[in-house]
Amino acid sequence: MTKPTDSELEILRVLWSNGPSSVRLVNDKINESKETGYTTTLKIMQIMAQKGLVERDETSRTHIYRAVAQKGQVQEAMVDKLLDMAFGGSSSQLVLSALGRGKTSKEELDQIKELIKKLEDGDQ
Amino acid sequence: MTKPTDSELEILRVLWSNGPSSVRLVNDKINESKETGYTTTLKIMQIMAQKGLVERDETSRTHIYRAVAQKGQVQEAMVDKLLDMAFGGSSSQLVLSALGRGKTSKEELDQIKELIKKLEDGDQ
DNA sequence: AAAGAATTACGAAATACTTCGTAGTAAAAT
DNA sequence: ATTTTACTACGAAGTATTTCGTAATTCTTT
Repeated sequence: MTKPTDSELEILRVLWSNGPSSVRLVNDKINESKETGYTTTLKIMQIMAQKGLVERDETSRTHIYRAVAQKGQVQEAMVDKLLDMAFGGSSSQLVLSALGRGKTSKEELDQIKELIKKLEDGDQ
Repeated sequence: MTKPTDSELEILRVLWSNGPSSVRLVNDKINESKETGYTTTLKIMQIMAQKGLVERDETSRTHIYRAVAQKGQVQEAMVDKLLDMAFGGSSSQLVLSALGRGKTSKEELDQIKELIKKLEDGDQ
């Protein structure tokens, strides 16, 4: 599975949150935050289909695209790359940087503490 | 400060860990993991100097480059981008993904727990 | 001093990604 | 039935990045 480019990721985000969608819908969503021509979005989605990042249902004239690349996998690949490229592979350094700016709520911190507890229990 | 490209980041990594260096040294370091022509590295470092990512001392014939972009800042920018692009801005989701594959040592987990404690104390 | 090696500068090709215009066709509206 | 609108396909230009070859210069070795 090829790694998505930035534009491709933007499209995947829409497909992940909205489910299988037409180019029109994806383009509209993207245009909420950024002006992009319809054919630009179309073209990128066609390329994504070639790469296998998405699949499309061509039954009706308006093709419906769905994400093949799954959110968790793509996230994991991106975290791996970031770890490798900027944190010397140390996940704790990355975590410290992600937490180290006070934008994390109490609830989120609790979640993280719970995961750490699980990891510690599982390890022994 | 422009965001470094992948190749530029590779060079910055060498400068961060080795301190101010010649093109030759940077290229040698990079070639430990990946074959790259000397003039390729040179060219990119020249571009980086134009962009202000590095500065160079031209006193002697062999120019010495030093990183202007600081490690922490670049890391933070990259984490921000990743958060935005792939985790809907939720740092806890990113943290969970980074920790959720068991490659984190007990010591690292302890470090993270400590930071969480500090954050919790600071927040009330 | 001459030859060889190392270095910088720079242009240009190669690659990857993004953007858009145009043409063709199908569907919908009048 | 005709016009208008919506959609796909596709080529090509635009932009960013990477890679490399060549020329000019300086330093080092012989």
